[in-house]
Amino acid sequence: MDISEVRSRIVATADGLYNAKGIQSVGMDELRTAAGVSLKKLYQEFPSKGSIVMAVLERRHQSWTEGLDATVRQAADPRAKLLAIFDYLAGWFCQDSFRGCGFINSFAELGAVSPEVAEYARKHKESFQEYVAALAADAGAPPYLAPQLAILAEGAQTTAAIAGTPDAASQARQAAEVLIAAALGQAAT
Amino acid sequence: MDISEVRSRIVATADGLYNAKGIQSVGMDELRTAAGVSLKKLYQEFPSKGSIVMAVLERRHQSWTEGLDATVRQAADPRAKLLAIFDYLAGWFCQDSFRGCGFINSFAELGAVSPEVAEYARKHKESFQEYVAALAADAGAPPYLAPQLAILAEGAQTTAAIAGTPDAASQARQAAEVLIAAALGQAAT
DNA sequence: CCAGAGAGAGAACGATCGTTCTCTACTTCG
DNA sequence: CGAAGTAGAGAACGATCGTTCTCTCTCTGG
Repeated sequence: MDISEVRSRIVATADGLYNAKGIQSVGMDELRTAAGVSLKKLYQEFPSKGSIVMAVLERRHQSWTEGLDATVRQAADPRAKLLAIFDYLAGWFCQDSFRGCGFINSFAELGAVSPEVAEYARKHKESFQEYVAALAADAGAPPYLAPQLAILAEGAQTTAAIAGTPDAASQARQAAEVLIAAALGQAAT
Repeated sequence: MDISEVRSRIVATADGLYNAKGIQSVGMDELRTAAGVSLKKLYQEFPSKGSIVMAVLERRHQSWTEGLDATVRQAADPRAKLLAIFDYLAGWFCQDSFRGCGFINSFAELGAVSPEVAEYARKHKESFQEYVAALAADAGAPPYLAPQLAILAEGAQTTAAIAGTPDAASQARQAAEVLIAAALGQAAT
């Protein structure tokens, strides 16, 4: 068995459990059982629970970035790429496992007590802002559009999570269409 | 000392502590000390920590509803009332104690493990949606506008909390202006 | 003045959690 | 075959948390 195979299985299992029940509600023993790993090997791979949490955040960041970009790349023109963000959200919201943005949840749970988690959440959201900004720039939009679309995406995530319905994705998408049209129209003027 | 005076002091103290450090990070002993109440009296007023959490959520809902409505009422016309939502957010984001929406945070922390908290968060957000819908209806806007503005408000809250800056309030306000203008323009057509 | 009820302070208790230690069994190499 | 190192399973440990209990002091009513 590969040395990093057990490591990634631990992180994947922790990701699922933390997402489903919250980080603080999942003990090391539950994680150990679910991952099928001995407690000794668990602490051999990770020095503490906090390091597992950080590894889970890294995994989530990578998963989000890759999944989003895969959907965006399928869109033809720059305007469609901006809207594809909300198509990606729509697909995510419909999954049974969806329980809101993992970074917002981690920040809410541990941000006040763990500077590492707060900082990672901040950087994740910052990277999303930059990603949207690059797409908006490709579309020839003025710089104020990207933060507006990012706020729509964030709001859709929390609304869908708490309401328990995926409606927010299409609502945010329609709002994005209006904002994009207005920004591009004004830029053309 | 009034019987409900100690009760409201406990809830107010718990609100501040839970907001600053997260619910699970604040023990009953810390709350007892901060509120200046004996442990016996604490459990005399509330049967459990969970009931204190629910009382804090009620307090937050009332505070949010009253504060928002006070700002909205000062606005002259229906369109200004819709935009006043984001002025209220701007004032909130600038407070040192701001750490994101307390309902989103509670939901992230306990929603998966406490159906009561999840349900209360859902109802709070639902009531906000209805509040915005009433304002939008007064402005003569089509029904799709209110969810769009609500999503903007939610997104501004999480963005401001995680980024640590109040910029999202004005960005969301400008987006709201565009969405309102588009919705009212289309309704007039 | 005294008996008794009530309140405050904190010790105590059971449960849980993160982390470490111990014991056993298996594998592997000479 | 035998010895040694390793891995697994779970007991153990210290800390913390929610909750309850106990002890002491005070205040009140007669």
